[in-house]
Amino acid sequence: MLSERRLEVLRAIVQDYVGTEEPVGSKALTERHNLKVSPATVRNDMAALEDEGYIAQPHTSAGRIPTDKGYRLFVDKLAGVKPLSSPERRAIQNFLDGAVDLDDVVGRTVRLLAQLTRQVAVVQYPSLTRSTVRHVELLGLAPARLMLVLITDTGRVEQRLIDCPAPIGETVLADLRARLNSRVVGQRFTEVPSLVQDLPEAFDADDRATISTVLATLLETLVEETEERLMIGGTANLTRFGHDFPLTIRPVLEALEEQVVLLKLLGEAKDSGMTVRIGHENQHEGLSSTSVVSVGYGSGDEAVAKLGVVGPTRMDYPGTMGAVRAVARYVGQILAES
Amino acid sequence: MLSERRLEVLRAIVQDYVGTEEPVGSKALTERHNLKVSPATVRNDMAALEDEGYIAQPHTSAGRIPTDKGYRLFVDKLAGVKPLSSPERRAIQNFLDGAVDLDDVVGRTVRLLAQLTRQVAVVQYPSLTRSTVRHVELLGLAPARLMLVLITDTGRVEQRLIDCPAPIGETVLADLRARLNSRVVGQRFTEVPSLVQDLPEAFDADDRATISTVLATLLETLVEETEERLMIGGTANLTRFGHDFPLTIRPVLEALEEQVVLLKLLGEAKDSGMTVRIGHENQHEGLSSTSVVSVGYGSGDEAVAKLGVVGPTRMDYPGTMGAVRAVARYVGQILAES
DNA sequence: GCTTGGCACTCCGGCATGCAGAGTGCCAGG
DNA sequence: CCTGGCACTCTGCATGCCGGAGTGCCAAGC
Repeated sequence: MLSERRLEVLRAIVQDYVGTEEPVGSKALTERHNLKVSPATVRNDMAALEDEGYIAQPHTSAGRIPTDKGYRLFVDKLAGVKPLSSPERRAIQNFLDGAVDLDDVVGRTVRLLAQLTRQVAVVQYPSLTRSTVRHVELLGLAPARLMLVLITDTGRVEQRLIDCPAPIGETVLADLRARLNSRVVGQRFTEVPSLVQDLPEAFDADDRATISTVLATLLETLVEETEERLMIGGTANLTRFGHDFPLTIRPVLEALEEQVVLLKLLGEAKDSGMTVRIGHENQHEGLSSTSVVSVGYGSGDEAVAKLGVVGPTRMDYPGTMGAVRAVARYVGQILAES
Repeated sequence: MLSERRLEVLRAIVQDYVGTEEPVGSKALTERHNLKVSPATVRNDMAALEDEGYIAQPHTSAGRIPTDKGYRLFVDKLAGVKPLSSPERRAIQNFLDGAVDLDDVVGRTVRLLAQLTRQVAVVQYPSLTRSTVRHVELLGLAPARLMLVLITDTGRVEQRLIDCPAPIGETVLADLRARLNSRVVGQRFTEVPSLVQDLPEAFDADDRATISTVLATLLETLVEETEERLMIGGTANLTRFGHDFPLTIRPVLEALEEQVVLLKLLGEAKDSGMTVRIGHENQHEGLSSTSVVSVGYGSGDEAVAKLGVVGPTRMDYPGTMGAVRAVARYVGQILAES
């Protein structure tokens, strides 16, 4: 186990390195933090920390920089979450309050988070797996052409065109609409299939094929839209990444464009509480020099989606975590209101 | 006026520079293109071209690179549009054919365009200004709470929550729904306001306030959604931009995040035919070293939106223009089918 | 046994020098 | 008007040098 002072030294190294972006040496450390020991002592501690794998030197006779393991220890044991200032809190609230619909909420959130953390922000749309159906609408566009509209309790609307095997009458359609709604409104997506299974039986044989088609499309939409979408922003902040640009930034941009990658990333995070994945802890190769701070958010106590930021492993963890947590809370509130 | 050969020299310079990214000298020119004159002659021509402002040298005794004006001349007079190969065409068609809804079409288009051109792609959602209403739906969620759903002929769906000043009965609602649809379905957005203006008069005084609220929300949605949205992709291609990274890429990323900027950019382009804006021709400062190639696309003969790519002024114009044009055509086809 | 000051060593970064290569401009001759 | 030749300029690269910062280790001190 590391002694108290050595932990203190590690904390100091992380803080300084995050601030200056340069390897930090023993002398500078003793000057900037009032450790009450001499540089030589600190050097011994640093050697020990290096043996344990918490820090490393880029080259012999350079200062030390934290390793992923070092950051991990820092985040777990040494750093708290820095709360936002109250002006910041007010700004968040004001900014989010202006949103008019779900797209707008997500858009504003992503911009806000990017600004606050000065990093790349990722916000997942509220997931539909735990959502319930608010309304199903069927519109006859042409004799054998329908549009299915699905409205969820999170305010999301999805539509699908349906080509029917046979024309369907307006009254049958109204009937179907009514029955459908009486069965599924307020129900969770996962419940829907079993609830509508026997619906065709209530109708004339002529219409059953069409009705089956409609139901199939509905189920398909439910499944398909369970795949989550997300929005990202603040990519310009990547330019503040480091000195060795193209090599670092390229894979990150590529990863960010692959929504699948990001969804997996967020998916791996814990459902509740904040998750910090540091450097190589992220499976994806392109993100091995980035950290991801993410947290679930939701309208109630249950998290319906996640949001977070992607930044260099050398980031201000307490500040970032504070911002992420605060934003998630306010978004949750906004969603609960609407 | 420039002589035939000087134009030829300019073309050669542009082509070589685009290929090599390095200033091109007189000797290399005569070798790689079979100009039938000596380097010395080319030097004279180059001096003339430089006087006219078509090319410039980064430093004394370096080769020449084209200026914005040089690219302009190249695009206008010297370069054609390079058609895609037929495998490429088939790939486009196949890829776009798999799309399931509008979001998917736009998403696929943007990825496709980014891949084909290896640059940043921008695709505007079909504009609603020229769109017509396919259906308006009103759903009672609670006694004094409605949801308005607007479906357009381009397949877009927009929804708004409405808090009514007074509860409204289900029959009144149905009546309103029917009247509303009979008036506005098939009409252009711009026509709607005058068509619904006198609707409240047909109802009881009790309900008029609510109905006015509904209509106001509808009009608001029409106006608001006329503001176009867009999708971008391929930002990772920015890393192939040039050597002087952070300075160049940063403002571009920032510009790309500001949808307003991009919309303005596309808006400035001609409604029909391809538009190429080179370097400083783009008003936006951050884009002064980029070119934008854009073209309108639409389901019929009328363009309903634009798409294009953003890349370095040093780009393969014929190839890029070919890809942009081809993609626009296929997207138009896809939209026409659905 | 931990801490400390001292000392030799290493390595990076910046700076000046030198040199080859590529390119230009200009001139005089065909 | 084209061409070959020539002197000149500038970049890019390799080399060498030096100062600074930092380390590791050792022996002395608390």
